[in-house]
Amino acid sequence: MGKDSERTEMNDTPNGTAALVGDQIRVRMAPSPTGYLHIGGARTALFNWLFAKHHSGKFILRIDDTDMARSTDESMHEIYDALRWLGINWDEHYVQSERRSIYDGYVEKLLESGNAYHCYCTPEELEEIRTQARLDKQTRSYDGRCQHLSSEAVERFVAESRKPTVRIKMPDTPIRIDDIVLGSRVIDPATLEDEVIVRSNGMPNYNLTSIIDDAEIQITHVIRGTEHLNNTPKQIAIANALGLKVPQFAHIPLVLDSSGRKMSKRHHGDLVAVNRYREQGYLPEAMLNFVVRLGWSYDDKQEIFSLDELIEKFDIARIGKSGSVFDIKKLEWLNSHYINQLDIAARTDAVIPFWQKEGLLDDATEDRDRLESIVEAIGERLTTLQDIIPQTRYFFTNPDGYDPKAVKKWWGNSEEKRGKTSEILTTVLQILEEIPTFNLQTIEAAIWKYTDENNIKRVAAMQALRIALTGTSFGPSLFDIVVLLGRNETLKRIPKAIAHL
RNA sequence: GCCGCUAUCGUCUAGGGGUCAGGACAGAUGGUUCUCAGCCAUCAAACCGGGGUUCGAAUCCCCGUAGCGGUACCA
Repeated sequence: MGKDSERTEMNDTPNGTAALVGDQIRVRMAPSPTGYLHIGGARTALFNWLFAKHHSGKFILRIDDTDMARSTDESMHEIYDALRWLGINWDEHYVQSERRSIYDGYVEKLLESGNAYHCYCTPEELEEIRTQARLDKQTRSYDGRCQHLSSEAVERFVAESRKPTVRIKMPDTPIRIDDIVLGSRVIDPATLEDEVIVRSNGMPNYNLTSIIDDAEIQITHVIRGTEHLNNTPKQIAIANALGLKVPQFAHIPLVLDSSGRKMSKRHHGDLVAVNRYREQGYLPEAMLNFVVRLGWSYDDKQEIFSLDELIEKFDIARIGKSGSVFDIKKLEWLNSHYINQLDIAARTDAVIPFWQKEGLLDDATEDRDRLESIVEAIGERLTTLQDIIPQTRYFFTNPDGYDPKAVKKWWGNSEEKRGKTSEILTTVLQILEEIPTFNLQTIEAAIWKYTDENNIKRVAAMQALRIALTGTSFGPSLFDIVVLLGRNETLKRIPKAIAHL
């Protein structure tokens, strides 16, 4: 995707000049750049992308940045970055703030045809109208009062230098929505109010720009979260008033937290940020596989899907209607699966940045073979790449302490037991000092000869030694550790542990 | 308040007029190993409630209930 996205970032994709497309499927993802890409956004992007890929259509990225106050460039680039990391590439790219004149033209049309009108109500007045409507148990709050303003009233407002908004006049006939996921329904126009489509500062609003662009860019299917369900009739009304073609809609259920609420930046912070998972050492394959199964399934057996399989098997009709809870345990399972899928070389590559970030590895000076051996020794013990740190720290630095729980259990908490442990470690030290060839086989043979002949439980000796060497009670085969540490380092660490006893 | 959406194990889901309601994650137990992880085996765990329709309802219909979403000059 490299080249394409370079162009994209430089913004030289011609805006508003989409080529003619016939009946090719065209979908879009339209994030507003007000923060990082979040889990739900990633899933929306993926569903759109898969739908496009499955049908050999186009996936379009559109930045909905009409809220100038909240949109930032930084956020826009974070979204590009996260999408790229996931491997979701786009065929076309648009930025709404650069398309202002297009929207202005349509607003002009709406005003001329009488389908929209100026509203001079102040935010305070609107607030009042709202509370009153609520008190009266009304379905709508704004009553369309500015539609019939006398010219004197308008003059007065202008004299007060009130800047009007533009409102769309809602139709009085029912609006039908045929939703691919939710089915068909008819919306009673009495529930629709005349929405603001242009702010008093002249900037058009989401409901206007979104549906205009969908038509302009020739989007065939709008796949988005159900939080937009209530916007759909409004957008259809705008499109109808403008004579624009309406895309097909598919509203996908929300991603929920463990208590069943919508996952949002506001309430969950960076727990929903795709980047956070990247930084913690989740693989894009795992994220994709995880997120696609939230609300979608292929059959009753398959959980693991490669991207190619997903493209082949994705079927929008199989998206469920109810929200799905984000379960980190499932993500972790998938992530460890994909990590284990990596061969040792690739896994080592993946893990090196984490060692470096932790300061355990300076640069590439470290012996590559040793790094790979370490990774190999760790085996299937990584849930995230980040786990490489607690799992391997002792290979790079002296243990800076001994895990108290482990010490209590395996070194013992009585004078007598500690003495015994000390004895064992001293003997092991001696064995390792004197062993002629220092390798896995010789060490294993020598230590087991010692434990078995002296009636010492293997586990007791091994765990005592493990703690001495690593500070912890878990990890790979101890003989692997000893060999990887090397004779010198091993012989240095054992006396330290004995002294600590 | 109003408008709307949804409802199968704790979670993701399969199924969808007659099934022992299936799988996966998580959980529990046992086995294996120097520990942990893993692996193997086993276990536990669900059709929101009430009415219809029907020989038969988790499945179709209605009514509740609950949860969620929206209710901005945000998207």
